[in-house]
Amino acid sequence: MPELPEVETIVRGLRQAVLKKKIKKTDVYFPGIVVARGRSLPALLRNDSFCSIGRHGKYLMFTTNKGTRLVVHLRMTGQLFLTDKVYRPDKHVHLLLTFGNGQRLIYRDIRKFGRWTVVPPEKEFRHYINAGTDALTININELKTLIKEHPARKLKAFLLDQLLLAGIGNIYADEICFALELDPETPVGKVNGGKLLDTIRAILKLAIKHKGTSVSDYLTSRGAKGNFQNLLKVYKQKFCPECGAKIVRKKVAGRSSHVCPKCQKGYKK
DNA sequence: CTGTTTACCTGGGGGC
DNA sequence: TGCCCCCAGGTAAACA
Repeated sequence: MPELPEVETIVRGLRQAVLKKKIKKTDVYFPGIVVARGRSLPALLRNDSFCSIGRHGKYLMFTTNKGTRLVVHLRMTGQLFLTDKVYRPDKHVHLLLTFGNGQRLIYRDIRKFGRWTVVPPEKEFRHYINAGTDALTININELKTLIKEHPARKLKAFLLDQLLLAGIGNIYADEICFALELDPETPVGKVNGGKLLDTIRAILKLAIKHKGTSVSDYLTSRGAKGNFQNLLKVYKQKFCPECGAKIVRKKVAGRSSHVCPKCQKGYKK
């Protein structure tokens, strides 16, 4: 499940490899993932090149030299990786860009939830992205304001709400709650804002350093697995690495959540 | 405001 | 081997 650290890892890899490279061909195998308001994505990209690749929350943002702009979201099972070898697309490959240097960018998505959306040039990217402030760039005043506006929200629901704070998904929400030593159902109004910000930053940065978490489908832009799954403390873990207690699974904010009943204050079934 | 449910999809795993 | 059912969890929309 690509969350902020996974998308950031992909963006960094793609920037190095495909910026300024001529796009020779775009093959769309499953048109359902492309939203282009009647325009043809292959025609828009043909002989153009990307001049910038960015990220906001879990969204990728591509801009070409001629001004075409794309917002890409990988949702649950989207993979975005490069290859310069002969590549035989399987049934889950929905889009393939071929660059002038022979490199290919492959979009593969088992569940077809992801989207490539062509957005108009009039407004800033943010206008077309349904998300609040990026979790890596939010400052303490902004975070404290959000907490003040939603004090009754459960900590985990707060972290997962993309309209408040963009980029955190189920894996990192559980890891952040564990690092804070708080049950995910703790009202966020009772959480220290400074501590919360430090913890969010520390976990996301550490995960980026380890190129993200591969628990199911996520791959880096080079098609490799990330490494942060080896450093997870509660998500899909059996025993607490701090105290050895059995990790409990419960539903919070509609998601399966992993909690150490001993280390996380306020734990309730 | 808060919360829950459903839909979108496919594959993997458990039970039998 | 195979069938049925549930589960995985990002987002939008419908609803209480």
